[in-house]
Amino acid sequence: MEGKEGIDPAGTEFNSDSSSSWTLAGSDSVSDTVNYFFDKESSILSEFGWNILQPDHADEFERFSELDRTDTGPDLARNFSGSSKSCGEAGGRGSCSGTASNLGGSAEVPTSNPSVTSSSSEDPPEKSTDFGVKPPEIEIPSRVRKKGQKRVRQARFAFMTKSEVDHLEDGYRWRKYGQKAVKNSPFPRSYYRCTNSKCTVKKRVERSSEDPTIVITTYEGQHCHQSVGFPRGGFISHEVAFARQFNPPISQFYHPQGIQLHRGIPPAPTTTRSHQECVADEKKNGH
DNA sequence: CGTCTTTGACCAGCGC
DNA sequence: GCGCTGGTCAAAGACG
Repeated sequence: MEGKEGIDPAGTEFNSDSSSSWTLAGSDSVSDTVNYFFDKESSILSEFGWNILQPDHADEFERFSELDRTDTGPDLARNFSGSSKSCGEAGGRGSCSGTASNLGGSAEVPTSNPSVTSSSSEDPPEKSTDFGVKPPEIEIPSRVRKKGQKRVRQARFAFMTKSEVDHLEDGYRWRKYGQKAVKNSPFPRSYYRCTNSKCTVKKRVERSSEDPTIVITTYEGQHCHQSVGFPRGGFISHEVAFARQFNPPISQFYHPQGIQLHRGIPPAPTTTRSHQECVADEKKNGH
């Protein structure tokens, strides 16, 4: 880790030059659009992913990458890419070479990732030509979603936490909307959605099949509202503190080109709903 | 009564 | 096309 830092929403430095030693732990077995990084010091497993982009939107991605290069990200990305040797150790989730290269800070379009290519190279029957133009919108329910429209996956990150409790308090209110048995795991995976109707953030909670004492919490999306606080003593674990760095009420954006943090309005197309919109609603509703 | 959990059904994506 | 798997929906029930 070299001395590159980002800024957390509270304005304090998130210094990657700290004792944290991140290693690439694998990638998402389903989409391969997500990479996992494990910080031995904090026991935090971070999962960084990106939305599946349509090929004809590569120029948009380039634009974002250009923005990113002006920020603090690329150097941070290099730090991550240097650890790719550990790929597959924790879970062996598959093709890490391609995804690791994506983390190398280059402006390479993510379609270089084989699986991403496969899922995005097909010409969608109704290609979303509004990408980058139409305001982000609430995710279309699968039953309403027109055929050919793909699910938009938002940036995600995950924590591995040693805990007897499955659902860890993180300052937000969640509504459970599903539970599924997971292949190769005796433990089910629970699906939660933020109870704020304007907020599209979701999280998955599951226990590690390898170490049942470890709870893996995966967040997807960004909250656009304040948390409800910590009524029970106000304790905030370092996992939660970390979560807030990456998933704060205030707009912030990053993508796998380099785990970059952005202040201000995020590049809208990669979110299902703009923060401006969401925050505006919050104000209207008096929150 | 409002909120939340449970759970079976349904759908999309993917590999064969 | 079919089967598998992950993700989501929505009705029903539990709970405070």
